[in-house]
Parts: sequence; C-alpha cells; structure tokens
Amino acid sequence: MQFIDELNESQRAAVSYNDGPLLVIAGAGSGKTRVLTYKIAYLLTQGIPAGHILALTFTNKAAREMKQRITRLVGEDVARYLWMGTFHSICARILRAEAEHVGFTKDFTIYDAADQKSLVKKIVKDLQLDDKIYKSGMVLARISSAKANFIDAEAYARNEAYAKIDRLERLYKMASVYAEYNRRLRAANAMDFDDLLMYTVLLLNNNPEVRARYQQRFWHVLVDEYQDTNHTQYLIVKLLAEPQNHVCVVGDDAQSIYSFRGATIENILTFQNGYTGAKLFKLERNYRSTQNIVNAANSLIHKNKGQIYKQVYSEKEVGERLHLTGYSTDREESSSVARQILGLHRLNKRDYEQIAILYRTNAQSRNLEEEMRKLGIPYRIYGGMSFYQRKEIKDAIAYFRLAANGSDDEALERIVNVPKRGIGATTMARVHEAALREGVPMLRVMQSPEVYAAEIAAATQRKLQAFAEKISLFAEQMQQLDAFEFAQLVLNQSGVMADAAMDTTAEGVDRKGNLEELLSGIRQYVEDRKQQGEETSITDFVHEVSLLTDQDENPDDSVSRITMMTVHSAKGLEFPVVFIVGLEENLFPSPFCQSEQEMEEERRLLYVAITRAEQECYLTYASQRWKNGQVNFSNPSRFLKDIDRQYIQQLSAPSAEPSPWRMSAVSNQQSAISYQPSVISNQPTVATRNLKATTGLKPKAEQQTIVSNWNKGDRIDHKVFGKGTVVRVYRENENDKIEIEFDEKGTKTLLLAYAKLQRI
DNA sequence: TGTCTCATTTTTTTT
DNA sequence: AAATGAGACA
Repeated sequence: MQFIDELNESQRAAVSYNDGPLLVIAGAGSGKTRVLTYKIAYLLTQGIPAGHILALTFTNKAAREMKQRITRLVGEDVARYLWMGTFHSICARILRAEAEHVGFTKDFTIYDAADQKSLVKKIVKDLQLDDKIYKSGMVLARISSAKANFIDAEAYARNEAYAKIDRLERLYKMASVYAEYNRRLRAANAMDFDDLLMYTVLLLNNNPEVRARYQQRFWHVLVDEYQDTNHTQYLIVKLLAEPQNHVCVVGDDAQSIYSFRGATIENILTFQNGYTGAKLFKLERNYRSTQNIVNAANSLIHKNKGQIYKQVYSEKEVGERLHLTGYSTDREESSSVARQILGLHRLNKRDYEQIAILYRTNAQSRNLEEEMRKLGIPYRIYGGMSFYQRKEIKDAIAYFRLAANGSDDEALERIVNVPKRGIGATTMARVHEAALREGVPMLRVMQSPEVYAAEIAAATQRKLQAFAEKISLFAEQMQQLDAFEFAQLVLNQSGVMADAAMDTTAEGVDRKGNLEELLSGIRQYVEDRKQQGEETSITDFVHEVSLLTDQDENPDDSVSRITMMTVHSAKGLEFPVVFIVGLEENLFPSPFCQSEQEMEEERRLLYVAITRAEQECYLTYASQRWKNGQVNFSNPSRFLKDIDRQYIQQLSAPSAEPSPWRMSAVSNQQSAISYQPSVISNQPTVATRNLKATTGLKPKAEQQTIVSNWNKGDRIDHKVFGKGTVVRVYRENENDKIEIEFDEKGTKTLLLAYAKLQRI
C-alpha cells in the first residue's frame, strides 16, 4: 500500500473509508479521478477480486484512462478483470448476456441518432400526424427525457407533467408516438441509447434471480461524474449495489452541465437520503490551476444560488490574471487568437499540445479552423463529424448490421440502394407498407415480395430478391469469417468499394481512403482481440463501434496540436493554456435558457471552462458575429461581470464601430440596392443570399452565393448568379471595391467566376 | 427512378 | 452557412 502516501489527507480518508456508502464532493482539479483510481487499487489490495468491482464513468475515454492508471498500480493481469466503462457500455454488456429476459436477442442493434430520427419521421407519417408539429428533434427529446426518468410509454400516457407540456406544444398524440416508437424498435430488435439504461432497470426489476446474480457479482460499485447521472442511472446503481450498498460516488455539483440530457443534480443533493448513513467527503484543494484562476472561477460560481457550499483553493503560484479581450467581429477574434497562439508557441515555447480553445457551440470552430490553417498551426477538433459518422463508413457498417440483425430496418433502408440498384423510394414505400401490415421485417418482404407485396412489378421484385439473397449470403459467411475477412468480403461484393473506386473526384478518393481505413481498423481490432483470446466476429466489432463517440477516436499521430472543442467535451480535461471564445450574450449563455436554473447551468459551464486552465486563461468576445447566415450584434456575456475584477486583466475592448462592408447587387445595370451591412473584417468577404427580394433578379439566378476570403485576382467558385449580373461590394466611406461579373455558362454545376479587386 | 432546382428552417451542449 | 425537403423534369 505504498501508494496511499501519494494522497493528501482528505483524499486518503475517502480512499480508505470502506464501511458503507460514500459521496465524494470533489472540487475542480482536486484529484477526483485520482481518488477513484486509488480507491479501486486499494480495494484490490484488500483482497476484493477485480471481477467484483464495477466502475461507471461518463465517457469511454475516462474509463480507458482510469483502467490504464490502475494497471500501472496493480498490473495488467489484475486490472483486466475490472468491470469498467460507461453506463451505456456496461448496460449493453449486461443486456446482451440477458437479452432474452427483456425480449430481445443478443444481437440487438443500437440505433444511433440518425436511425432514431428517420424512424420517428416514418412513425409520424404512418400515424398521419403533422410533421411541422411533431418535429423529429422535439419528439425524440420528449422520449429521451421520459426514458431518462424511467417513464415508459404507458406511464407517459398517465403522466400529467408530460401531458401538460405536450398540450402546450400541441403534441396531443405524443404518448402513442412514444409507444409506437418503442414497438418499432423492438420489432427491429434494436435499442436506442436510452433503452440501454431503461431495459437494464427493467431487467433487474422484473427478474429477481438475474438481479441477485448481478448483485452478488458486484461487491463494490463506483461512479464517476455522479452529478451528470439521470434518474434511470440512479436506479441502475441502486439495483446493482443492493443490499450491501458498497457505493462510492464522486462528483461536483458545480460541474453539473448535462441537465439537458436528463441529468439531475438531485442525485448528488439527496444521495444521503437514498443511502442512509452515507458519509460525505469534500475535496477542496485544487492541484491544477494557479490561484488567480481558481479564485476567478470561485467568484463566478458563487453567484449561483443552488450549490453545496465549498471553498476550492489553490496553493500554487498566484499566476497571471485572466486575460480578457473584446473584438469587433468574430473573424477578428479568431485571427487574433490564432496569432496569440503562434506567439505563445514561438516566443514562450509553448508546445501546441498545451493549448486549447473552448467554445459554446460546435459551429464556432469553423472560423477558428480557418485561421489556424492560415497560420499553419496544427490543430485537432473534437466534435462535429467523426469518422464513424461519414456516409461511406455508415453505409459499410449498415451492411454489417443488417447481416447480423436481419430485422434492422434502418440499416436496410440506408443501403438498399447503395450502390444504385434501381430500388427507389416508391418501391421501398410499398415494402415498408407491407412490412408494417404483416408485422415482419422489411428484409423478409424483400425475400418473398410475391407473398407480401404482390403489387410490385415482377422486374422490381427480382431486384429486391437479389438484394435479399446477397444479404443472407453475407449472414451465412459471417459465421465462418473473422471480422476483417468478412468486412473485406462485404465491401467488395456489395459494390460499395467499387463504387467509391470508380469515383475519381477528390471526394471519391477520400471515400475510398476512408473505407480502407475502416478495413485496417478492423484488421487491427481482430489482431488485438486474437491476442486477448477473445471473439473476433464482426458483430462484436459493430456492437463496440456503436457505442463509440468522436471523443474516443485514436489520438492518431505524434504531431503536437492545439485542441479545439466545446466546453462540454472539455469536461475532465486540463490544459496549461486555455482560450474561451465567444463570451457573448445569446451565445454563452445560450439564448435558449429561459429559467434561472438553466442560467445557473450555463454559469457552471463557464466554471468548467475556466477551471480547465492550469496557468493561463484567455477570455474573448466579439460585438458582431455570423449566425445562421446573418450578422448578429451582441453584448459581452453577463458572466464576465460575475467574475471578480481583481482576477481579470482587460486587454482591449472592441474599437469603435467598424465600417462594415456593404454589398449591393446590380442586375443588368438596374439600380443598385444596398444589402444589409454584413461583411466584416479587413479581409474583404462577400456573402449574398436570397437576393431575389432585394434585387429583382430573375428567379433562376439568385440563390446563395458565397465568396469568401478574397485576394486580388483570386478565382472563385460559386453558383450561377444570372447573366450579366454584377455584384459590387464596397466599404462605406472608403474606396475599396470588389466587383464580380458572372458569365452565363454553368448549367448544373458551379460556375467559375473571376473576382476583380479594384480601387476606384 | 434519378437528378436538379428552389425554398425553408435552423434553437446548444452528448452517451 | 448548411441541411433538409418539396416539386419539376428527364
């Protein structure tokens, strides 16, 4: 037990307390993960077998890292038997083993967001509801919220609180949509993310002998980031830990930022009610950040009303104050941040790896990305499109999914015509209708269309059968081949690979490259699993992949890069230098929070952001920002006033109102009409859109034309603008002027135009 | 059936 | 700015 010396007093107390449930309130940077890691190591040295310890984390990455740290303490041959993972992956593991108890087979598919959305759309259509009211996003949010609170479709129908909101939104049939949604998932032998949690609770609730088995398996249950658990997760922990209640949860109410996903801070606040005799430990010493950073963050968070009182403190150096800078535009903000990063790298010898830029919304990464590229700063963006979300990858995986689970209608619809097989929407609508009517999977209908859907033309029926046969052939092969061999076979015989290979455009080459990357990923997977002596089938691979997120992608190369991500995904991370950008009203805080509670959550979000910084923290805002293709004027975030001024150094405020670029469009020498003051920055940039209203251009000609970042003499791509159209962009009170003339070619594709930058 | 054009919408965060 | 959806047309 030499490692217990590496802990401070309160950490050690939490680690070695073992007489019952405990709640560890761990301030930011106070060694939360350290406590959890050491606690597990401690349990292991106390003779608890690794296979009897369950540790639940928030992300796969956190689980992986914790496992690595424990491995370093106790060795691989012990650590590998730990049950460690996200709620979702552990639940999936349990559910696959016990699938028949909840009426699924162990090969059930996990539907991702796209599958869910498409399913909801179909249901809304089939139930003949108005899709303007039953928007898929809204419907899914309602369902997800219900599932997070362990409310099934039946209970939903009886639930007055939900009904009230639904009435407000005119979603009178919401309960039936929910019920139908679940029926369809079940028919497809599929679960969504929330089902993984929901069905685990059902499983344990309804099957005493299964429950007893898992309760006997898990002697100790530990939960990280407890402030971000929802009610269903609370139930899972409760059910698994009974009756001994050897539960250890670690969290920080000040960092609760996922209530939009159903997380409830109540879980922390009432922990001691749910587990009588629970002991509370507080970790208040921050080992991460300088005093200025910790104090600034404290002054901010103390403006919140609801919180467990704690005084986080740092004994590191006082450090620099937070640097606050205002800019007139978002472009300026981005380019200045880029220049500062370059400076930090060159002059202060900062490794790029030590620097992160955090923002409220993913959309903000675009500008930043551009500026980084301009200055040659290597970067890594988390969020946005991950590898597994690319079209060709999803297509490939849909083939695997369908082979593994013939009821997976979403996978089927995705690939039935990829590559083109002449099976169009009309045919699929008939297949869908028949499948619904007969209560069979669509694949079955396609196997014998003459039985189920006779109205389909004979020639088309043969196409359907050919497809169905191909899939059953794959399903057969799947039994004999390992994941890599199988994937290779499918990509070749499905035509997906050939399709990509035929396309010689840049995107086509990319697609082919991605597919090859997928293959080599699968090969790697097979090799790894072989070494571990584990299964190497494609189904395991698919199951694993469906629980991955972009956070989990390989840190790839050895190049040192700055990191750009949303504040949410930065939770749990730390960087010597942090830039927090876009600190404006209607962005951060988000324009969507109505209630005071939501505002407090946004404040916690900024608290999380600031406390990521170890040494330097830069805060920026801009007074003009592009949003949804429009310029927005904004004020500095109210949160800036919440931070005690003594910890902030204001470097500069936006200079006087910039003279914006104005744009006018002239059609055939018609009169010029000035357009909204839009464009910004010293780089002449033009954005035109929907000019019809203002210019009277012919209806054909005027859709969205975007030209950005010009230099003298640049050639630019854009859409057809209409014969003889001239667009002028000029800067008020100055003589800079850009004039573009559009010629009339351009039938379908983009027209190349020539931009002339001139001074008049 | 497939492609192209035009119009409308977008509420933020993620396992 | 980008994505989605509807409708026209080959």
